[in-house]
Amino acid sequence: MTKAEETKQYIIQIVAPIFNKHGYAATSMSQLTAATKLTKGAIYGNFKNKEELAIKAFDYNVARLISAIRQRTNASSTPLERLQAIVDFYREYYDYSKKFGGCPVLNVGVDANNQNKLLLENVRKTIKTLQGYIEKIIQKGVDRGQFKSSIDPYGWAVRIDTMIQGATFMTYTMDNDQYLQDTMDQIEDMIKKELRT
Amino acid sequence: MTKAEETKQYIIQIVAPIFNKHGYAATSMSQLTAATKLTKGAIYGNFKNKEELAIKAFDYNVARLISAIRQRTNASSTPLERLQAIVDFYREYYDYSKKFGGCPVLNVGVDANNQNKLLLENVRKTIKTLQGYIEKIIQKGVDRGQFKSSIDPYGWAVRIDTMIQGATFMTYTMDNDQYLQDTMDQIEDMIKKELRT
DNA sequence: CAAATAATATACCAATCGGTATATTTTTAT
DNA sequence: ATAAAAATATACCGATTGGTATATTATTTG
Repeated sequence: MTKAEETKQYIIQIVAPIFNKHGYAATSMSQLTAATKLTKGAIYGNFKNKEELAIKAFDYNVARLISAIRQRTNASSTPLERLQAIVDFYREYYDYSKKFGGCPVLNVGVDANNQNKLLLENVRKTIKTLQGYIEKIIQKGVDRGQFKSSIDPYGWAVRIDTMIQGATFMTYTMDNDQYLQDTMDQIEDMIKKELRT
Repeated sequence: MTKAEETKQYIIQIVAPIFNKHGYAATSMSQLTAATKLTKGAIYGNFKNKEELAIKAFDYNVARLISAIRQRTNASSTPLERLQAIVDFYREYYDYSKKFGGCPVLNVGVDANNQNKLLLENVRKTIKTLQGYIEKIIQKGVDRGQFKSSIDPYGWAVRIDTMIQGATFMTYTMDNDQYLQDTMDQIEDMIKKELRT
């Protein structure tokens, strides 16, 4: 990794939680120079403008999130255990995501709507990736006879993801982890009563 | 209503969807003077600063929302019908809330977090009001024997509200009404299978 | 070690930001 | 109708915005 590449990575890692916490418009270059202890010359030498930096920061946050989920699920072998691993992950999501400056999907999803097309497009891709990942796990569960063959894997993935987003929003807005815990209880109950064979 | 009161109301009504759409920091006074066709003198003569204006705008959006919900539920007589009226309302919520510039609870909840304490406090109050309203309907259903006496009205209200927020977020972010429709299907199913006696 | 090159810092730009003092206009009350 | 009062417009404030041209400093290459 060249020097400039190192600086780029350094900037992104510092800047990512700031953009995530405050949103695109409410984050100023001066905040970023203060946090990175670099000058505008250094930052603009590595990124063409604020927008590119915000997108790289979002992608960085998402990469960490998806990698964490993959790591957890890959530690389990059966589809049921993998789905449970996702539920377990989101039980810890409030503490975990606070380090990023919040949930990037939720924050940037709301912030970028009507504001920044490119960022919004990246959020949509991320949601599709996450839903697709859950769907595959459920599909495998159906294939292996662990989940009912009558259920719709896509619909279930959408439902679970939608509930997670709602719980994340409520937990952050009310500063109360109970919303996430209750929703995970509810999802576990759905899996037990409606999904498992 | 005095002249100044009229102007105040006029400003709020014009400004409310703009704040809701773009968020507090990303909304500038110049946008507001352009939209209202008034000068800064007029606006600052009626509101002490941008923050007060944003709060009044949020309260205006919320008042409309709650009034619409109350109107729908009050048109029904039994708790089950009232709960169904709320579900029906959120089936139309994408089209309905677009006129406001989006869902004020979701938008301001995310936007104000880490940004504006007063706005965030108002969002929290609103969420408590909405959940309390749903809880009361469910409690009445239990009292009248229309809903199972074993269920927890508070927990049910939280669950329904959390699912609604998640569906609203997904529908707006993905620009796809199906998320709201699917979640309303799911809530109706829960009511039918777990809530009703 | 020196020259070429790449990366960062400095100093600046016009534009816009939220906000205000004051002049002007409009409304209200007599 | 007129004077007092209230509301709005104008013109400005210093500070900050995102961004850039250029000077300076590090780094890489011969």
